[in-house]
Amino acid sequence: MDLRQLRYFCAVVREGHFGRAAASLGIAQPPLSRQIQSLERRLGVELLHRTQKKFEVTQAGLLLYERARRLLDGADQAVDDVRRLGSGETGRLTVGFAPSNAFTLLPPIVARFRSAYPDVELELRQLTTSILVTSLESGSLDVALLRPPLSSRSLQIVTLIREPFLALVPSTHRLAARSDMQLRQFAGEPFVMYSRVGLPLLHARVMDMCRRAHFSPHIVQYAEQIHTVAGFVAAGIGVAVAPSTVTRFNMPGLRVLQIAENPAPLAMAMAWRTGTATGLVRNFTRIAREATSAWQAAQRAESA
Amino acid sequence: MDLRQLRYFCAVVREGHFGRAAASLGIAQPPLSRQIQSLERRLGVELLHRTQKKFEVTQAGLLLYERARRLLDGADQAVDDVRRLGSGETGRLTVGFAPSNAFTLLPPIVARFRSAYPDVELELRQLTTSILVTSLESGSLDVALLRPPLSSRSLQIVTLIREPFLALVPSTHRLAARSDMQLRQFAGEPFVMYSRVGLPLLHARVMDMCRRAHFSPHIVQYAEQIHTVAGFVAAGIGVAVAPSTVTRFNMPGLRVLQIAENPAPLAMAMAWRTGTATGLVRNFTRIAREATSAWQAAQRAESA
DNA sequence: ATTGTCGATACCCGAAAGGTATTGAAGGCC
DNA sequence: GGCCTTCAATACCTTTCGGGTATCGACAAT
Repeated sequence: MDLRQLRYFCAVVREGHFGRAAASLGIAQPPLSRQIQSLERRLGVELLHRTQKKFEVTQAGLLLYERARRLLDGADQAVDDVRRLGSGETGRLTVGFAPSNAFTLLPPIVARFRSAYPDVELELRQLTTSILVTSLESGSLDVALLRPPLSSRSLQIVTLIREPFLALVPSTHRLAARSDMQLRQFAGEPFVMYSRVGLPLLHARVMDMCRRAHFSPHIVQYAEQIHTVAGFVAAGIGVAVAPSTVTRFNMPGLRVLQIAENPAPLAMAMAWRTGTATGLVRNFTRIAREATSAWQAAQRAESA
Repeated sequence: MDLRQLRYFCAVVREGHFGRAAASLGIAQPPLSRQIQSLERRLGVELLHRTQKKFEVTQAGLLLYERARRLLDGADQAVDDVRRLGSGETGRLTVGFAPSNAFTLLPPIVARFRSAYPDVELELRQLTTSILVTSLESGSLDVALLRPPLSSRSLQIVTLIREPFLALVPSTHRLAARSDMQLRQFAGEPFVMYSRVGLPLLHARVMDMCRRAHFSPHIVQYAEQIHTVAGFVAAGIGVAVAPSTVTRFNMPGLRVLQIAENPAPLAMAMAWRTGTATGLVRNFTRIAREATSAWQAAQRAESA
């Protein structure tokens, strides 16, 4: 069976006239006549009963017309659906994210993606970074938001955002009037530190910074969340180091200083399996980049 | 959309291997590769993700595979159904018949047709000859069993059976010992005649025969059915003229004689609209001819 | 390192689809 | 009733496209 011939035949039946049908198909009349004849020969059935100059559709022709229309519609529908699935306008996308994103980058990204691709089923899973990586590699996740560094040859990584680390002191602190400081000036100071289990990456990064500055922080308080750390500092319990997100909190009693050593910023990245050229992932990563830019712009506008 | 490409694509997915798929399709591998590429280009979607030497079917490819299989099955089914309808193996056939057939030719024809074409919906309508003709012409009947003559340019007529007319006399009649007679010997004889309203054609035919033999029959009795006429003659009520079917009755007291004038036999014919080349009608007329021959053979065997 | 396997590419050929010009037949118009 | 129009079919040509053979390039197994 050839769909072209079915399309031609349907046009002839619909128009009731070879000339008009040919015009509507954008071809000349003779080839149309020939295609219909060929179709009849192949089926071995008279579809149009030619009765001097005019023709009438036979019973078999009518049956074929019905079936052909359904087939053509089905084919169009199939093409459309496959195109949409291929281009990532539809389908199912499983996104993993580290807990640190749950209240920051994830919401704007998801919101933007949902409005851009309402027909995509988006499944979100909050997981730890190590599980995110293995899930990506095994294919149970399509894309993930996590903190670098991560070493996997099979994954593609794009950094979305880099937050410089800042020093936090109470406004009553001796450094409160300055705009920057050296990290080693925190040696011996009462230090508010991130929980090793709740925020392992921040804990490790800050501990590492202190080590590089040749001191071990005098920890007086642990906290489970970044804004809790900021709160403790504002309350005068001690000093701390935090990613620049803290400037959003605008807490009274809190002073924020640049760190002269300029430690490597805290990055947030997006990862997916290399070779996953599926439109869904392509679209998601694009949207994520857009949403991140927009979110950063909004942040800047807010703090200004 | 091109069904050929869908068929090729399904083969590749099914076999999981271009070479084997090509073999199963009866083509070489290179054109198959090209057709798949062309399909992907047309859809703008990666259906098979080529990963060094091997490939895996993408989500879009899987969706297309499902849809394509349904489309191909649908197309095959449509072709089959149209072929069957066109060849008259299926469909609906409306057959009209004159009352005189109801108990003679019609049953064997219908029985034979039903067993040969069990999927054809057969609609039977008993009508008068004039209504049969107009119904055929208007298209509300596909084919009819009726008595000639009938004059219609648009109808095709085939005579199925010709029954010679015979003379009937009681076994006590002066002619009973003879094997033939001249119709005018019935002049003045008490005559059993067919009802003008119940059997108009037989009435007309016999009256005409008498007129041609230059006498007007002395009618003493009318009858509504052929076998009633035979019964009346057997009972000694009078003489009669009847089609040769009467020999089937084998009535005691009834003698059957050839008519020397050899009047035109009583024919039964089959008619359909010229140009109705539909397989249904073709098949029905063929079956009708076959059934008639078989029926006649059976008749001869019975009377012998 | 070598060979075999698999899909892709290059190039050629024949079939088939589309176009133009024309025919033949039927229907409409005066 | 003759003439013109209309419509599908036919004849013939051109171009496109599907299929075939030979070969490549890359990976895998030995």
